[in-house]
Amino acid sequence: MSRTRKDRPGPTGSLTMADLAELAGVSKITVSRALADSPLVTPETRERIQTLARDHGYKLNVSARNLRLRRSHTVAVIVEMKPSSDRTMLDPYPLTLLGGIAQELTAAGYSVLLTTRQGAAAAAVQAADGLILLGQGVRQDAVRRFDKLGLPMVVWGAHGEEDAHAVVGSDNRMGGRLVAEHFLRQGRRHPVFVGNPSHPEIFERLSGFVDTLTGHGIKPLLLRRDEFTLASGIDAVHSLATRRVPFDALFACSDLLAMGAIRAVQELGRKVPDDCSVVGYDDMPMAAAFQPALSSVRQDWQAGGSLLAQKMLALIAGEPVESQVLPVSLVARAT
Amino acid sequence: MSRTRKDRPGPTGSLTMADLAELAGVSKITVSRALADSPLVTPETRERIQTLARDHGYKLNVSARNLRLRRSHTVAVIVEMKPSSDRTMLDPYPLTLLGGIAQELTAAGYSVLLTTRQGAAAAAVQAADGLILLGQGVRQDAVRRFDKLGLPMVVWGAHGEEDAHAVVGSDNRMGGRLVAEHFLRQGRRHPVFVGNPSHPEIFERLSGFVDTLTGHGIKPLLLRRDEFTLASGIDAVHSLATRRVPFDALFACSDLLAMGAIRAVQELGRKVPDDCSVVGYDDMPMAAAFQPALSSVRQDWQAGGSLLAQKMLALIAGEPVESQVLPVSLVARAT
DNA sequence: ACAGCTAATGATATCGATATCAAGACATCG
DNA sequence: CGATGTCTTGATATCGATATCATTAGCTGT
Repeated sequence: MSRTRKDRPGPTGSLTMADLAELAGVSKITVSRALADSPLVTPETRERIQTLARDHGYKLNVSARNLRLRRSHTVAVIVEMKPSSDRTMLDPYPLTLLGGIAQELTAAGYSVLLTTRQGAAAAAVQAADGLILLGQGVRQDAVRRFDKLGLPMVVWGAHGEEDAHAVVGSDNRMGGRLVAEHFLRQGRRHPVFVGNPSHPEIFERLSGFVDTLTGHGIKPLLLRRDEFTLASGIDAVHSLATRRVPFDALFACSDLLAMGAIRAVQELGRKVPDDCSVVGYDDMPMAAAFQPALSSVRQDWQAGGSLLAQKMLALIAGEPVESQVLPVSLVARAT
Repeated sequence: MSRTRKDRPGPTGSLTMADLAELAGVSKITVSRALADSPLVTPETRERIQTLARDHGYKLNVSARNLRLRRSHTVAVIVEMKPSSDRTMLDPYPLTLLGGIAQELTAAGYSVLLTTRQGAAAAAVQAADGLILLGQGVRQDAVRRFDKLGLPMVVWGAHGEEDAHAVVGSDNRMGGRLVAEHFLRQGRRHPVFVGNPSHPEIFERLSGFVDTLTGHGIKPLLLRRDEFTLASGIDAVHSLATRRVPFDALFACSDLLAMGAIRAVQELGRKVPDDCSVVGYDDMPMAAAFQPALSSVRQDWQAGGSLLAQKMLALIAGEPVESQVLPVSLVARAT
């Protein structure tokens, strides 16, 4: 009872409902009802108890409530994060996705528990009411791992043949196709794809790109780059130049890569887009202000985040949920 | 007992320790110890129970454990998010800060609970072991509000005279001063500050900027812009032009603003940096690839996030913690 | 005046895990 | 051989909130 408070003086209030009940001269269940605005309790005692709670700085013990109610009003978001390199988590774009999720979920009164795949922290995930997975992992390993928890789950990524779960993602194949058609319209003959196709989503872009081009008798080159940085884009073009590979069109799977590539092309004394067309991906805000204005495939991360959250809420509510592909669009600018 | 499982068939495993105990023919406390790798239990029974748990897909009830242990191994991160505009939370940079926090905390086995100030979700914050506040809010209201919870707390933002809590933030005043000195060296006479000084951090930049310039007999102009976008930067310069205000140097408090401003200045037929110098803030990756290469004040969001997390862990461990100011640097490029 | 009803409150059990203290089995030692 | 000690396991209480069922007080209707 009050001994508890004496033993562990706690910052301000280690008050429990039992303590409040004693103070108010009622039973703890009445306190519980009063604080929950239950109509079962007289308005005047309700008011009295609520005032008492405020004055004494009473704090609900959320763990206890969650235990009793068997729910946490919390959704876990698991981001991909390689053990060695911590780059992925810090990339701005997955974080934007997270922003959309957080906005939607908090609006619905849910909290977002942010974790990675590694470590002991993953244990906390089990407390969540649902799981949102950002990135499927190599060969769906991440999906399978968390599947065993038996929680409602929604995944961001590429759509597979037979997904056990609702998957939300952009239409990456279409993204590749749009760029291919763009290059075809311009009459380009030696297109190059720059990026890392071991990510399922990027692989989709690549295959949409390649399929469309080969359908027109053109065989694009794949230039594999793991990093999505300016430097990597510059390096990619240098590599083409030193190998004396002919190229007149570049499809980079991020805007930063594209911008780096453009700078490198210009340094070689060639003109963009006259000598070489370049298209990026994501259409980040400054793509429009880049000189020359960067063409890019736009995918709406924030809408994706909202959608993921909405589907999760539906799943928690017991409603059926289906996978969904978000359209992308090519924003053709100068390059 | 097993009735429980029958009543609520639960996805896969609503197994409790009591159920496992029955299966293994031991008591539940033994199960608890076995799963915790306690040396109090025979290696062979430990192994037996762990295998059993795996096979039956046993899942620890985190709420129950948290209740008993009076800790959650969770840190709440509260981001500023205005009721009307939800822009702030979705900006990539605060999210990068979050990335740094998450990386550090998950490495230490803690989870990150992401919430906003609004709504019922804020209740869940009470379950956390500590609080990280991103942004102090207008006149410290956010700080005061969460202060009452009596949890360990660290705040990101501007440093006040008498902070009750540890505050971590960039040296915004120095940021302003560095830009002012840069302009002074170039002999600029009509500098303009573009941004929204009602954010405490931006107010600091402004005052560092103004103080330094007035110390040299130059009175800068404040051009208030609430949005941090390209369009807003363009609009700001248009506004200067139509009002026929003379200006030969712009200090924009975000890189996007700066880039927009540069484009607008160029459209007016004036040259950057010859006719007008421009400095941005944050030094985003593509600042270097912008044409002309953008000068910018660099602040290390990710390091800030790590630092916040480290201080939080120290606080939770009961160690004293002090406020800290992170240095910023001016990256002078073409503009 | 008394059965029958509603309104307000309370007693108790429960959610699932763990700390504390107790107890049984077995070995060692004087 | 009995006493003491170690090793392993168990019974019980506890964390704080809430669901369920019971209870009391006050009221109405005939």
